[in-house]
Amino acid sequence: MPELPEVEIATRNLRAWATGRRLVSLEATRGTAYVFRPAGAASLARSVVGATFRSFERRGKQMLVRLERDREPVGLLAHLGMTGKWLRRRAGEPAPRFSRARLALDDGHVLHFVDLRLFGRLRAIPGARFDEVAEVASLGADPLVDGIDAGRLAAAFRRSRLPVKVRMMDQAILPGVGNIMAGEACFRAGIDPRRRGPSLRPAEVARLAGAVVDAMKDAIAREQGPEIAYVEEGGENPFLVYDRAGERCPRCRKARIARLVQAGRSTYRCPRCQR
DNA sequence: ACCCGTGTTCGCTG
DNA sequence: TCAGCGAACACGGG
Repeated sequence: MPELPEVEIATRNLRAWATGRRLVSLEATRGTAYVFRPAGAASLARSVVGATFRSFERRGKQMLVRLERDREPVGLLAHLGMTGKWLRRRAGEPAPRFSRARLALDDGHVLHFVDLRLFGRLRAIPGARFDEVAEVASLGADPLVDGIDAGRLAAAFRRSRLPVKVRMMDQAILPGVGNIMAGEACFRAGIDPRRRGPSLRPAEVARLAGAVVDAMKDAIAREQGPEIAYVEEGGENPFLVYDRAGERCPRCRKARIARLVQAGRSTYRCPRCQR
């Protein structure tokens, strides 16, 4: 699931499902301790059970949940990892496959934190002081909430010789950008993902910044709609180049999309359109 | 059987 | 000191 668009949708869903609701109980599935690192599921439950959900905010791929118990704020920091998602079920319904935590609400619903690969995280933040948490404090400006400052992005590219596509996934530079969005943005901007950061001209950086926002907005709009998420049952691949090795480029319709590996991750590019 | 994977972190190296 | 790299984390799907 999770890059910025999926986390944005998850945040909107939870906002609609749980704002103003009281958390009745939190149960973890046996053997999933590290989802609740470092303090464990019991500690998380002690911190948040009985509290009322007040707000849900996304920053990059992090979800910041604010609750309140006895007038005291308490935070919940949630990250979906590679395969995480939030699903809502009625109490008593069978848990979805790979449900790792169940958060029962006072309206008869249960929120399931579902995560096949177990790279996701749920963690209590005392006093909801998120800015004291390194994973949050280190994030750059959010591309959707704050917009992308092309000048700052250009400065960041100048600072390292990493390939642009790899550099874009640095959460301190473009929080929320992951492997798919980075590759899609390079394609949309017509930029070869192997280019070194310092080689980009200001106009190219500006194009890339716009492409990141466009790719994310398109992905969010799609997931708002009726379509099933990619990798879910029978979902059509909604991306322009991601996972399309060997197919014709959707832009030039001539060259075929090539797959390459950068920093251990797959990148897809059109050899003709991306220079 | 074997390879792959929408993310992050840690240890090693030059 | 630090940027960059590869492995590790864990597990199912193709």
